[in-house]
Amino acid sequence: MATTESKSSHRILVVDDEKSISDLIATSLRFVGFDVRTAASGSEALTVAEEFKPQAVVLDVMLPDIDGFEVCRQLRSEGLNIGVLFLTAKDGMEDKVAGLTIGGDDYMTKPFSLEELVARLRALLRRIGVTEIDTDDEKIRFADLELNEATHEVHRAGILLEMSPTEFQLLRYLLINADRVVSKSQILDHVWQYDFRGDAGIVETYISYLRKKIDSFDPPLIHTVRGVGYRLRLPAAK
Amino acid sequence: MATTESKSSHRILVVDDEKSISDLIATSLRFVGFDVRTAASGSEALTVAEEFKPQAVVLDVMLPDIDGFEVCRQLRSEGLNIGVLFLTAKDGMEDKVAGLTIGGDDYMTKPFSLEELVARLRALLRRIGVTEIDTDDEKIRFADLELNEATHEVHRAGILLEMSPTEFQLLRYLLINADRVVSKSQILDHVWQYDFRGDAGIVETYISYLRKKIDSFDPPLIHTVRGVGYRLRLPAAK
DNA sequence: CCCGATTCTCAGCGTTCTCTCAGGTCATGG
DNA sequence: CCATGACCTGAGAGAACGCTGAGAATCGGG
Repeated sequence: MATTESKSSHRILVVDDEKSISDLIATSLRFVGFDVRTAASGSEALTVAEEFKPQAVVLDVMLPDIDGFEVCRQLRSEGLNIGVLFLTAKDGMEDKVAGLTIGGDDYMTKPFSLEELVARLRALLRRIGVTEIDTDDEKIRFADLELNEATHEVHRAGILLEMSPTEFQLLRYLLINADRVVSKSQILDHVWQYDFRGDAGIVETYISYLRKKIDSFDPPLIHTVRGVGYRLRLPAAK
Repeated sequence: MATTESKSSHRILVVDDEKSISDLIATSLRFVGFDVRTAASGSEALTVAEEFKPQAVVLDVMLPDIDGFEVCRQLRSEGLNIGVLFLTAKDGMEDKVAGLTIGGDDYMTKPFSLEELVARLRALLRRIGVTEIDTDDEKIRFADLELNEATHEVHRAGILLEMSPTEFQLLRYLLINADRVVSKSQILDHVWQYDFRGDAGIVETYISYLRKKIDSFDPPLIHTVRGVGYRLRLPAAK
């Protein structure tokens, strides 16, 4: 059953010739409330788009028939106001894609983290003027901590803190789940790229980095729940 | 008899090629009120899923024919909104489930405690939006005792108590069975990993730990039923 | 091609937790 | 009231867990 009749969710078309990838993305997007269709080739994408009328397309550049850029061009020539999020392998094509991502478009290199994809897609929809209802602001706050999605800045107690991309994503994930315990594997699943095969120990390392940056203040917000995971919390919560 | 025609219980499909494991899990899940079917291979799982339409699948990664990931992919490609709880051997750090456990999915390494499995399965169903009737929040309460699954916190009389992972699970088990007597072997089966081969005396030790932490208050809630087991109860209830 | 930033691995170390054991206490039946 | 078995609990060894610094590998800009 492919229900998920849009209550007010956006229609996203995912185009990738590797079924495992498009399924992966589709599932993630459905989970966060989008109405999703998939296509495995450029021509199929155009056909599906015709009747599905997506507001945005997640589009692999490398496709068996028509390449991603061409698909994008044809979609645009129909006058549709569609946002495009390109996917590309990390093979040097990046520069080319960067030049072509005009307007509100964006691109990511494979592999990416699913969390990041969702975040970028939301930003993209916002930019092209499709307002999402549940996306209140672009800031996430907890105590005197503030994370700004749009500018990628983090403040604690009003002080601007420098964060690496991974640190930023980790902090975002903790903030989204503020007060709830998240396990190291959950973190790995959401913050790291989908093909990361390394040790969960890396999470500990990054928690350590984060603490050095944001928790040198008082009170500390990042708490370890031994044997379970981590948790953002105010001590006053008692 | 495999009755248990759903009054409102969820349909869970358990897939594991080791019959002793799938039976063990199935029995536990039935006991807590789920409607369960089992399958011993990937292809059987797909067949059964077709007509059983489970809301969630407990899925061993290692299967004789089609592997767990592929089974998951195929289930998903049918557009079903299914939650998947992967089971994986501890050594299988290579075939990390990370990345595939998107959306509301989760995974556990074998061996695990049945109690933990039930807890995770419930959380999973909640996340994918299947509402369970009796699951009000993520809190379990008894008298002035409160255990919060999400934050992993325990309060007694409003005071936050520190608990080790095992203590937490033991308390959860007692709370779930509040007012009922549970035997030491029941406790061992549910709180400890299913391959634990130690002395039942460990339960006494942990009950002792728990008493020191939560029963230094008045009135005591943990009562010994000599020769039988333990029971959580209010004194007034007599 | 070099350099700084970033990501990731690894090992040492301190801490906490698990589990065993043994000696003591308590309830119950005889 | 005593004997017996069940239960309680403190102590401690060893393992598991988590934190962190050091450094290798990689990325990306100039």
